[in-house]
Amino acid sequence: MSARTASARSSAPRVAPSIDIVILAPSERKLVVLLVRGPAKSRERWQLPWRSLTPDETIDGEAAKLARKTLGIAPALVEQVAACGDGRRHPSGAELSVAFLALIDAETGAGVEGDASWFAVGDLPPLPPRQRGMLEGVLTSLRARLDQGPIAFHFLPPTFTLTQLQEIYELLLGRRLHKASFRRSLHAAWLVEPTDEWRSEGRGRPAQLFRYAPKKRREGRRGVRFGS
Amino acid sequence: MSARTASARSSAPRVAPSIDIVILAPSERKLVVLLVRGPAKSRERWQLPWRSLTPDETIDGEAAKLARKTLGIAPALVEQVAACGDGRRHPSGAELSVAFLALIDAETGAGVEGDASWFAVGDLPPLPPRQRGMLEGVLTSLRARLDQGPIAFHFLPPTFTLTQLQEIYELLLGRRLHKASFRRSLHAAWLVEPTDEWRSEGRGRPAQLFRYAPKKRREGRRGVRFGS
DNA sequence: TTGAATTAGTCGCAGCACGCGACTAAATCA
DNA sequence: TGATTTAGTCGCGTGCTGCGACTAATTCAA
Repeated sequence: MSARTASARSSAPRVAPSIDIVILAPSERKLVVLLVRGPAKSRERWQLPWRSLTPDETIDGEAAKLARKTLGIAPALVEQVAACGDGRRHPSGAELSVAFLALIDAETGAGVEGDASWFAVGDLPPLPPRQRGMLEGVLTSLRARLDQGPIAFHFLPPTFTLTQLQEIYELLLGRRLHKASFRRSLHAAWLVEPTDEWRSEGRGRPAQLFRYAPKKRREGRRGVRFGS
Repeated sequence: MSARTASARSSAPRVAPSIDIVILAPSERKLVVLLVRGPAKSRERWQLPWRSLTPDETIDGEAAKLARKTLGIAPALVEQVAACGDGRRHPSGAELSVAFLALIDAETGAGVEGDASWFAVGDLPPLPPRQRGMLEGVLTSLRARLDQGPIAFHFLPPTFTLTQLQEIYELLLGRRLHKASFRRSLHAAWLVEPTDEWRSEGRGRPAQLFRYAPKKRREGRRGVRFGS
């Protein structure tokens, strides 16, 4: 179908597959992704963090290393999502790239320094074409699996208010949720338990803090679901 | 973490990533997967069909070719599911493998010849460790996405009875469904339309034939869902 | 000190989705 | 012609969901 466009070579020596990582955090009611500056010669100014796969490392190991190097700290979750080898251009020149997802909470994200910056996913600079596709694939997969596992908690610190948790779900689902319905679903899923701490933030009644504590009830435990 | 076990080499020349394909079909109320005979020297007698990625081909292109070569015909659906580079052994020696899913209907599956045989997914021969993991990943992903897209229809010929369709869902979900509830959900999803043909199969009242015809109703169209 | 504003958290109704048993319909077989 | 088998529908009870309206606890300003 579509031949490689950049640096087209026909039977050139193979380039090692790349590991690309989509690091997401919540920030001011937006979902933001961490991008790094590309080298001066590269066509796009910003790129997803990536590195080439070295022979004697597992891809999960590589991804974890890359995440820690970029962020300075290890994220709560690093997860392999998809492979992409569709001929679109990648900065490494690799035929094949593997996309990873990493999630961190807002405070941790605020501490990132150096060559990296956060961008709202709705307002991104131009990216290398394959990375653009990988980013979109990762976001789609994230939304689809929201109700399967406790993904949302990785965006939050160990204790949090239910309003914070609801805002994460709204961020990822892209729509507002009704407070009472959200809490009812959450209760049915047995995913959180209250602490005896309360947080007073500005005006209004203080909110109780909760922690992630999945109760392993009988077999078919429910996720947090909402009618389509 | 875990070093490669088979043919351990430290900084040896890179081996091209492999493309592995999980070809599934329904057969006699079981889900079956197509395996091919490995070469005589290989440790396991049976393997998932695979080939090494060649530099100037997209991975989707490679997978489609591999599927057609193995089956003799092009399957209705070939889809990239996951990448796997966790250090477990793979027949190719590759550090990295990409798993694909292909679905075909029962009749088409019955026509497969040559080195390949069908095995029920619940009763598999030993497979190379990484392939074993990839197969399980693909099945998990398939079940998780059953209610997201019209996956089930790829297991059926162009026209089918609703009982056939229900059997596919039961196969994939691993449980019986109530006939009336299934049809109600199906109706709500606007995925099929009746033809004016009827099929008489042995005893009993003939069944009307349907075809897959998704009506694009307003935005949030529902999938075929069942309570957890 | 008191009342408006703000945020947290709960209650309960109306409607709909789901599980399920019971029914009708149309064919084959003895 | 009636038993059996498979297809397809109906309607009831239960429980999940959306949602408005309520109470609760705090800050702020007059």
